[in-house]
Amino acid sequence: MKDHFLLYNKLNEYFGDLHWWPAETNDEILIGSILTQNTSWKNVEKAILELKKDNLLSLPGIAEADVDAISLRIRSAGFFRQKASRIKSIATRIVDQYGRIDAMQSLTTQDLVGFFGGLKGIGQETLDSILLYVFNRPVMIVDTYTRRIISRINYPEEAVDEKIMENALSDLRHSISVLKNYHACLVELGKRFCRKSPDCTECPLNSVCNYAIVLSSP
DNA sequence: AACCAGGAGAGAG
DNA sequence: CTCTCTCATGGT
Repeated sequence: MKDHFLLYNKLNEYFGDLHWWPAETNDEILIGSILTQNTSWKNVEKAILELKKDNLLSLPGIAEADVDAISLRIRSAGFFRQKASRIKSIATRIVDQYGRIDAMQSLTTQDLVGFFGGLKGIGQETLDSILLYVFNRPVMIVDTYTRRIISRINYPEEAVDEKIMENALSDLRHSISVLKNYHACLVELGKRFCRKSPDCTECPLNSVCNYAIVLSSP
């Protein structure tokens, strides 16, 4: 099966490399992964700029900061009280146990899952984002767009999270860079073409998407 | 003024 | 254990 490989090629041909998750440090990616939950990225960017002003874009900085100081800076990202306390407790544990996040790069993926998976504020998708974008582990991130798109393509039997992950990993040969951009492309495609009143004629997947086929037939 | 955003967690079955 | 229901806010 090479379904995801073919799908990725179509997307990559259309979008190119989206250079997702632009960040200067891994601390920033980790913090961003919490901020972006249920929030558009442009509002996350504002929050990140605010954090930068107070030197709060580092885990040690966050760990020492007051929760209110953090929440004050991340208001634009919504759910700021909840996110501020979660970011702080996560940062505190990392700093206390490892000093800095890059000291965790030598851990096995399984150990990383054990550590981050147990923290409040880190569910399946955020965990996978951290594994892929911070620790460069081969992971297929399955989000709402991914489910929606895959289920509309010609292999609906695959539209179960675990199968999508498995098949994508094998089709894409566990390539980190491809997995990163594949997820980015799926989100972009989802935002542009799989919402209300979609214009499927412009969609790069219109030839393989059942939804587009149904819409275009009289 | 609904509706969405690059979900998580608790509760039900 | 999986499926469902609820929650938490700013921006458009």
